[in-house]
Amino acid sequence: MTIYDIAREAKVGIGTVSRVFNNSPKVTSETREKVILVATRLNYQPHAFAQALARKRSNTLSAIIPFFTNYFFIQVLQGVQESLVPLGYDLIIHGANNQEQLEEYLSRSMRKGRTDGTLLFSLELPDKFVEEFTDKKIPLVLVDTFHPQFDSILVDNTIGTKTAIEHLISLGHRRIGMINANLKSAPARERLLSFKKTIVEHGLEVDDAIVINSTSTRNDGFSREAGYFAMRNLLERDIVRPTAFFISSDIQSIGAIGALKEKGFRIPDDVAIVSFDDIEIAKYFDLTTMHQPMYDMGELAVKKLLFRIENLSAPVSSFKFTPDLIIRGSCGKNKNYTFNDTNEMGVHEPTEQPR
Amino acid sequence: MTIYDIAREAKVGIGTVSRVFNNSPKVTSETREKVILVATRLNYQPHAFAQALARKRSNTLSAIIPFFTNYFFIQVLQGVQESLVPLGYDLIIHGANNQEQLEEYLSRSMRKGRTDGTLLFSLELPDKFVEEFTDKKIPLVLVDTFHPQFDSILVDNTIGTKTAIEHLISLGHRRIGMINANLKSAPARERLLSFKKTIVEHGLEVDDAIVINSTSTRNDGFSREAGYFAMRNLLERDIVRPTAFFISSDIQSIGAIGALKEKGFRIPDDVAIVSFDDIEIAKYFDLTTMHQPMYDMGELAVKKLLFRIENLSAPVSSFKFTPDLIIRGSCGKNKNYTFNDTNEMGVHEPTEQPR
DNA sequence: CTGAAAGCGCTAACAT
DNA sequence: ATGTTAGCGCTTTCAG
Repeated sequence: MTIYDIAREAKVGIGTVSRVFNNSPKVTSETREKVILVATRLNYQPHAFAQALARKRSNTLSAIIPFFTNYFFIQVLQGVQESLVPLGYDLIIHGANNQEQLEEYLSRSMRKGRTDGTLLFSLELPDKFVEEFTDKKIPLVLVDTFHPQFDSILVDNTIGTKTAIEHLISLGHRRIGMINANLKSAPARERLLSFKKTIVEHGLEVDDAIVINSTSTRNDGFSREAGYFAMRNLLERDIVRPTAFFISSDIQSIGAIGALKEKGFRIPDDVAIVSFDDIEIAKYFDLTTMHQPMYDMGELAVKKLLFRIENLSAPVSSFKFTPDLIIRGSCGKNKNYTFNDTNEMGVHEPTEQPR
Repeated sequence: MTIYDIAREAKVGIGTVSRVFNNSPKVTSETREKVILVATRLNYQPHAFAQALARKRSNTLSAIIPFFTNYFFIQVLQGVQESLVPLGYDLIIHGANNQEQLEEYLSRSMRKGRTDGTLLFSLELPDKFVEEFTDKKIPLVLVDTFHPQFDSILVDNTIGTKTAIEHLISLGHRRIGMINANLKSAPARERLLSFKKTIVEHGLEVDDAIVINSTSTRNDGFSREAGYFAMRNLLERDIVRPTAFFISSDIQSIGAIGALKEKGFRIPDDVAIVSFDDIEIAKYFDLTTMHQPMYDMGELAVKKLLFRIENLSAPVSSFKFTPDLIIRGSCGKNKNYTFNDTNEMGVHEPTEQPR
């Protein structure tokens, strides 16, 4: 089934068939009807790649994420995918488990014609690619990572951290520890800086004995294990235990809570915890945390990327989302949280996502 | 940059250039070198769609999943994606939130040339598509869903359920309840049947007052909310409380545990729970559950699909994985599970996935 | 408004 | 072994 077949059947030229399918106005509604009729009868479907080749446009976007099984990315991707569908775009997803794979995927994305643009998540764009992407003017938008020469979407870690710490302080905590991810991650650095700054601003003291930066390279320390070991390590130190912790991600909190429970500590009674992300399972653990609007980030990423595709030379722009404090039970507030809470219910399934 | 450019520069014909890039043996290593040299100098990349058009092969597969934010699918997809990459294939992912979207995606997948084959997850293939897919011989493999005319990959719900129940019985439980998903889902039906059968086989009695099938349509009742409400409903009944529950998915267990805790019950002391899936967060909740080998399912799905692509007329085949019982703390065994347990550690990150 | 024809970049069959 | 040519299926001039 090609346009030739349907052209022959409808007794028109292939150009006309093409015009009909491209909604060209210069076609009599009469011939249009005729063509449509034949096309549906023959169950015609345009060949995607032939179209792409002729149009020089693939209607396909690609997304490169660090880890497949990371809720943060999945939730952002949901926003991406759902806003892409109505536009007729398809999404290719690449999970880059290491630097080598990242480069492989980046190369594929640059491969002419493969995709119209790409989304890079939380990964630093290797130097050798920045030149290539800019030179070839390949549309690229960065999500949760930054480079001055490309569009990006970020979360304000400074404000987010400040809000989290001030929540703890407002609850009466004076000795606050931090469990951080690996400092080679930019968000980890920003969160640490803001943590210290906020503590000092409130006349409290930063005690480095209760601040732990992960040395794990796996997922840059944003992992359950990293959280577990950091907390266990800290609890074994011969120091005055903090009454509260700021932990740089929900997933680390879950590990840290494991370590706390092992030692017999109760949350929030013995120690309060506030973390960052608000991934879906945060509510199952009743975690007070800084919410990142992942779905919205995905939507905006798509918007930016599509804009870039249309406007190759527009000035680069960057947008920062401000995270919101979500109060659940891990800081001793709102202890009577239940699964009934309609605010909490259903936030995690597509049909009821905040849009 | 096209083969013409590099052909001109290298002073050869375009055919030769093409041959070099397709590793044709009929080319002198001399000319090959020359071509490669020019190509790398000009930073040439073959145009994916032109290739696809000429080869009649896209090197792209698509996967249709019911919900984006469902760990089961994500984990299977990880297996899919990782086994695809080395083969040079790309993966397009479609999240179908409803019947309409499902049909839209199926149509896209059938669109000639778009993909070489598709993977359909846990969704019933609508009748009108079975004919089309078979007629047009479009490669399709079903994962966690079944149709006699297509290849499929399944999990043995009957054996899985039997194993789970017998574990409970071996622990001394005699009054066992079940919280099930919506019976319009095939796995839910199979699990219910096997539950009753196993109970009876062991000389126990099936009490319908402690068996609840979800009426939720959202995700067919495989959701936290469905689990929560089912359990709450059951606990409010004026009956003898079961000492143990078989719950048809981990995600429902998490909801059910919420309901149990609200009523002041402790797990596993007051009630034991065994469920199904072993999604990543099951271990965070210390859930004893039937493990589905999701990563392996993804790998096998790819293998089957690629085979089908090469052998359009091979007989249809179906493979059933047998789930394994993973004993954690929710049945009162192995209570001293810690985050240290190396068996448990790292199972959830790509680099250390069981292969 | 419509048909014919020239690509889009590549592969593969056909010559040489 | 290598160059040439005819498609792959569609879009888009260019005539008419």
